[in-house]
Amino acid sequence: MVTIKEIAREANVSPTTVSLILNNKSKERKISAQTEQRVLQIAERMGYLPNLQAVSLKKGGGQFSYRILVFWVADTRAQTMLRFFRGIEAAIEEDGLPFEILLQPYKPGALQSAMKEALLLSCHGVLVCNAAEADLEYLEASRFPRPLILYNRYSKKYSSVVMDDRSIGSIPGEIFASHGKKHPAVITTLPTFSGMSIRRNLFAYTCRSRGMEEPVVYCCKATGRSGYETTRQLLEDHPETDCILYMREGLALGSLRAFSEQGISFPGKLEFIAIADSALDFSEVCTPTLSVVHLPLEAVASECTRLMHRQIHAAGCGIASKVMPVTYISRESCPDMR
Amino acid sequence: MVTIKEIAREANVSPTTVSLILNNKSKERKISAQTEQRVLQIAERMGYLPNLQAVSLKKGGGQFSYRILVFWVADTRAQTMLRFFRGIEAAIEEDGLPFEILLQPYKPGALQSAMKEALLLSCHGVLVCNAAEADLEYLEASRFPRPLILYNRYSKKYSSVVMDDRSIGSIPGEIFASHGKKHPAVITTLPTFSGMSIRRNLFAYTCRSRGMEEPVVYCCKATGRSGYETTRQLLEDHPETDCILYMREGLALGSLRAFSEQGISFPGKLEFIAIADSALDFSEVCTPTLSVVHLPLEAVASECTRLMHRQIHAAGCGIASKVMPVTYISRESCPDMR
DNA sequence: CTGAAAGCGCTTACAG
DNA sequence: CTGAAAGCGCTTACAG
Repeated sequence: MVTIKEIAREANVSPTTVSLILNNKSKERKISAQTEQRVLQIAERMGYLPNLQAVSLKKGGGQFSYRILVFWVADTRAQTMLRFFRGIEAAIEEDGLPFEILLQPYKPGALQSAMKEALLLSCHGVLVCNAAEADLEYLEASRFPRPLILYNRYSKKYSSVVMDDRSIGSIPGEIFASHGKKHPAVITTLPTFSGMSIRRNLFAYTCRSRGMEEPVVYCCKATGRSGYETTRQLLEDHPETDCILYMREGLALGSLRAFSEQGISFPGKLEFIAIADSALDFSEVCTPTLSVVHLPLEAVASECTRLMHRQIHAAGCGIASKVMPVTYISRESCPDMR
Repeated sequence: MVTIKEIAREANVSPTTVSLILNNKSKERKISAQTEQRVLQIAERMGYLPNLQAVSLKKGGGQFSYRILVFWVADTRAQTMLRFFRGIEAAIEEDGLPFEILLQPYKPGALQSAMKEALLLSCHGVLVCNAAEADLEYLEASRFPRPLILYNRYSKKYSSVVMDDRSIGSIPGEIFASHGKKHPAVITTLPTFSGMSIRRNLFAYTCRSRGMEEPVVYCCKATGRSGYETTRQLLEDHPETDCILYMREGLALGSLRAFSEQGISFPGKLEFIAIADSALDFSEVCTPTLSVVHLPLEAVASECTRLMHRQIHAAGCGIASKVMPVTYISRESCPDMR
């Protein structure tokens, strides 16, 4: 990093002069236009960037708040993150927490390259979201200079808030079973973390133990179009299918075209349930409206925020994990039977 | 702000000792357990927070990259922001820019309270998104220590990248007119910035000048459900309506239930077009698929990022504004006529 | 028109 | 077991 001192040496002026010029104070301090030009050019040529830490330290103004850095993935899960942010903001507002939230996107599996020491040191606490298995391994093997909380991931080393993945999988299984269904199917994306596998396994386990067939599993991309195409394929390959679990809400919304094309209406022989992981509200107005396992994303985020507040104050307070319960909402795609 | 020095004085030890203890180095430096406890308690009681600038400055490690702070609003427009982030990341990747992107949410109209001096000084450049009118007034009246670029807002004072709002409004008008439509309607949310009004005005202007009636305007909330309910109301109040412009994609998606309830099918007498402002991809698979004015959100973001790169290097390079063109995509809700 | 010097709050090599 | 001192890179009051 080139500093103001080096520029000063190069330009044969004092650091004071360089600082003045770089801060647009040339005229009020009557620096000669000639000097100004020379310094500006040298600074540009040398690729000068102000050292933000030094600037802030000097200018001070003091800090007022806890700066929390949130690492998240900016892929299709961003939908999910929207509700997460709402939860954070709700907690900040309700508890009047002096928090400043900064988001740092990263690529799945590349958390390590995003968690630079200098970046971590520039915040009071770190919240890690959407960690892939590789990211978790990295975290377990590392030590960080700031408190770190995991969002929706299990860990022996860090505090975390998770959702009840087992219930997310078993609830739809129980419902389909109680409706006398026999031929279940699952439409999912590739699992991005172990919780998704847990959900799927518990759905399969519940189906089996309730006397249904082993679920047929179709894997697709995280787009509405793929949900549509995959559903078509499923209906063609397995016309006996009488209940479907969509592991992501977007897939279920995409599937609707497939049902209407096939003349399948609801209520009817076929039922389906989606895991409501998005910030969309179409589930309530699409045709049919979607029965969903509602994920408590906002509540999880609020809990993370409060946990963070405690950890920042008492570094050694040990790790704490919390499991948030999920709820089921019945709508047209899988109506309640009474 | 309480400093390490104050804690030291209070505890009757040196700042060195306090620093050591606070950084978990008590054992390796053999600080007595007693001293450690005392200092820890005092620190907690006094509410000590490390000064991040000072820590980073000392620990150094140097900076490697430009830190860009993006101010955005975390309301329903977050959908739109997702595509914006993709554009930023694309530009960073393509040009190999050494950028670090941090997001700072703010409330509409409250940009001022989010743009704290200390926060601004902790980045190299600022990108402001979703500014409301009040926010723009604040910006025009202020001076900032870092280069600032406006996303999709007009300004005499700052560089900006905008979309062609006039075309966004006129294109649907021209298309409906060329299809011989006479009774236009608009379904919109409350305008959050002047560009939305421009779009609506140009739609109305185009309708009028092409011999259609003045558009009926319905205002609703930014939810799918509200899009549905408002569309129902529109169809009931104005059964003569033969073309609709949805100012937001989510409203059009919500409306679909209203059409199917009324037995309205596509192609047919009624046509509609939506302004594609979201990161959703259901428009391609819903029934009917949506004809849209496609907003170049990613391209705008990429352009902002490149502009930022230039401004950081040459502070005095003057303001530059760029207008990005939009495209129209015809689908089932308003099929092409040939 | 320009510069020497102090100091922001912290960490750490060094000395005892 | 603990402390005095240097220094990270910058800004700014003060002096000339």
